[in-house]
Amino acid sequence: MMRADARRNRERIVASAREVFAEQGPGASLNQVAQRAGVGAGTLYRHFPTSQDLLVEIIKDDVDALCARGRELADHPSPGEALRTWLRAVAVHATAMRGLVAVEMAGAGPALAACHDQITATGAALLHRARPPETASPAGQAGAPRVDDLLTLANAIGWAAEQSPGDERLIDRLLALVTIPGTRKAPPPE
Amino acid sequence: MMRADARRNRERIVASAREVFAEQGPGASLNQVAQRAGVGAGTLYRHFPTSQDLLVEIIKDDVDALCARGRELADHPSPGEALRTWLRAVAVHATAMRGLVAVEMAGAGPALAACHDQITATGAALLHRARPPETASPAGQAGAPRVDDLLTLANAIGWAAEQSPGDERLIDRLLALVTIPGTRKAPPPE
DNA sequence: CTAGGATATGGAGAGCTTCTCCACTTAGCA
DNA sequence: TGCTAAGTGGAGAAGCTCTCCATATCCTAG
Repeated sequence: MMRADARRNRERIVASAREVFAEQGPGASLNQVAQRAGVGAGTLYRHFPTSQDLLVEIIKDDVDALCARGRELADHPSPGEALRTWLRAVAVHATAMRGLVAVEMAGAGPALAACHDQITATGAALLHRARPPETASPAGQAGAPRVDDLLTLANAIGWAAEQSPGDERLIDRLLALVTIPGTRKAPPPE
Repeated sequence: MMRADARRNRERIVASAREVFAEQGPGASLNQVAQRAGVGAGTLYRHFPTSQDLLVEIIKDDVDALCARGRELADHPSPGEALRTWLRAVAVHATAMRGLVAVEMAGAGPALAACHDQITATGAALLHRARPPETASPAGQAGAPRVDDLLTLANAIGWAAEQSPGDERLIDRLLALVTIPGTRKAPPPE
């Protein structure tokens, strides 16, 4: 069991980290996070030995939200559109999290494995509905894409959007270039 | 005119930078670059005030190579395939350059503008051949994509590949998901 | 061939950063 | 109310980026 004050500090750190990253982007210093949280550097590192651990904590809620959104979309009348909408949400999330996606994607740490699995499962469900695996492929039709590839692409697009802030429609334009074999093509943005 | 010794040092720095970045990735310290080049930190910063300037120097050759490849492909019997092949080359280049693409893409510095223009022009030529702008769009057919978007997507894919070293075919799989309106779909990788 | 001025150098140092360590404080049980 | 295990904070080591300028080096004009 964690001591009450320790838990309090942990939460303060996460809150500060969220703020600082949002303000200053991924390059923000952990020093500052600690300072804003009103704790010493040692305390920060005690709670989050790797900066990745801190990132995971921050991302977790978003991942949950993303998966919830995925569940909602499971009832959408057009499965193809549902999948596409969800991928867009993934890309947007990636953009909002700024540089953090890099870590998220690499899946480097075991801490992230859970997040990764959760998202993959959600994506798999949507893809399955949009394009049942048993669909007989018409000649020349590409096979079903891997869920991971779709997610990777969505993240990559989010990353790109992050690099060009100010171009609001970039995500939509890039996503429009993506075709998910077996589903209808995306409508041109607007 | 630059003094002979200055030129020599400049070249040593670029050579070292190439090595160090290749070995240690984009996070490598400029200190190390200077040290390996056998020059002081001051000399490094004198030649390359911004670390971006150094990056540009490193990337320049690759950009030239990429454009040369583009010119070769201009004669390719299948314009669509030519464009696709070239985009792949762009993505591979992005991967090889590791984190450097981020900078390259953002186009943040004026120094990079030249590179950016050069690549864009090459891409535009290939796209133009693959999909003449005056083509009457069949109903529901999306309009021609922006060259920038294609390049951005190629870079994003390169970035993704960079995050998952070891997955050799990732670039091909992701690229296969990209459809360039007006050209034939990519063949499934292998 | 040399002297002088313009040019280029390197490394000390300022001010960051990340991360470690441990003497000290404090929560919470008995 | 103690006592003790758990938790803390900030000094400090090591490394980074970037600046500054006394010093060394080039190269040209005489």
